[in-house]
Amino acid sequence: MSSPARRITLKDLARELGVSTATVSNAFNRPDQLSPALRERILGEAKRLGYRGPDAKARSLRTGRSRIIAVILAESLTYSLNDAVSSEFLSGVAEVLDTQGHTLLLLSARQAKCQLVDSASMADGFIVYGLMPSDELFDSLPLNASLVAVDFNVAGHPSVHIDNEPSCFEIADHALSVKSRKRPAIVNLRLTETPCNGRVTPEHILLPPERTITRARLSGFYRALEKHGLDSEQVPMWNVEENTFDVCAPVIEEILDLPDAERPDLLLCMSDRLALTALTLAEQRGLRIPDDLCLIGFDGIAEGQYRAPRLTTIRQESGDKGRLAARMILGLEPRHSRLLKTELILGETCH
DNA sequence: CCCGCGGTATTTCATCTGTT
DNA sequence: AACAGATGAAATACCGCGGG
Repeated sequence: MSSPARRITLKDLARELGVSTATVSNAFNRPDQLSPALRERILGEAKRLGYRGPDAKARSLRTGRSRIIAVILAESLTYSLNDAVSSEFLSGVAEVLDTQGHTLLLLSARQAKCQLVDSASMADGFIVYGLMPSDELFDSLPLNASLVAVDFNVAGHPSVHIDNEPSCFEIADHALSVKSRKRPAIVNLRLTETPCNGRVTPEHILLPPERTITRARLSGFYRALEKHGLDSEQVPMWNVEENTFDVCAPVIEEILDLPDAERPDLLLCMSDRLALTALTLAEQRGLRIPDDLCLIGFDGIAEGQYRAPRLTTIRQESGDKGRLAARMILGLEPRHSRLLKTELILGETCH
């Protein structure tokens, strides 16, 4: 009867070979620390005995590192993997981690706190994506952990941003310049203090700029409206809580189904998803784009550029964002805040 | 309270080479 | 013969935590 076979360890192998554990460790991790002949002997014996190499858990116990970088997402994992903007961002992060021998741990701030904190403890660094800073969360992360914030500021840590206000000014300015639009309207993304899918009324309190990036987008729109002699306070505004077709559609329908005289002739949308939803639903209603309704988006996702009419929008390079954040975490890039450029894309939905 | 899990980083030691 | 480096390998300390 054989006793239940315990997994063979580095120690067993060392004893078997009559060398020290350190030498076996070096055979696997630092070939320059021992002679090629001895290394061959060790690796050969390891293979023969079925030793697969140093155990990852024990290694990180000793080194204090795991080669795992965690991305903490504001949204659910499902949304983040499906949404064009955030999946492109994640892809950029993954690309850098891949080449640097690191792996990716995806966490959502929507998970139960204790679960999130447990998983977080194994990461070497954190990229916090689009997340409103909550002290409660940051206090629970490992002390002295390196952290890079994306789209938000986290006190004491570098961040990666895009120029939301100027780019929204630029595109709204363009939209208002090409042709006189009498009834502009704004479609917000998650900008009210209390969740709201629909018309934003004066009772609604808007989130302050430090709580959401869309507030900066709104400021850009407002500045352009004022420049064109419009009272921005009078411009009707709708709000959408989640950047998916299913959540956008009812709000957009509410706008498009207004009587002709009230229906906006220009929609300043804070995302391409919003603009594309409007495009789809407007076409279904026989509205001509851009003659009856002019649309602008934000993000520059592929879906908006590989269809006709092409969306007029602001392209942000989400992949670059991810690559930069990852490089900063790994120390391949100086750890100071960066502002990435965006680009105005002149499509066919606004001219 | 302290040991031991399975490893690694760092320091120390023992030999080997080459030079005067 | 005496000794300085160079080199390969071993000794040592330590990681956080659960169980005796």
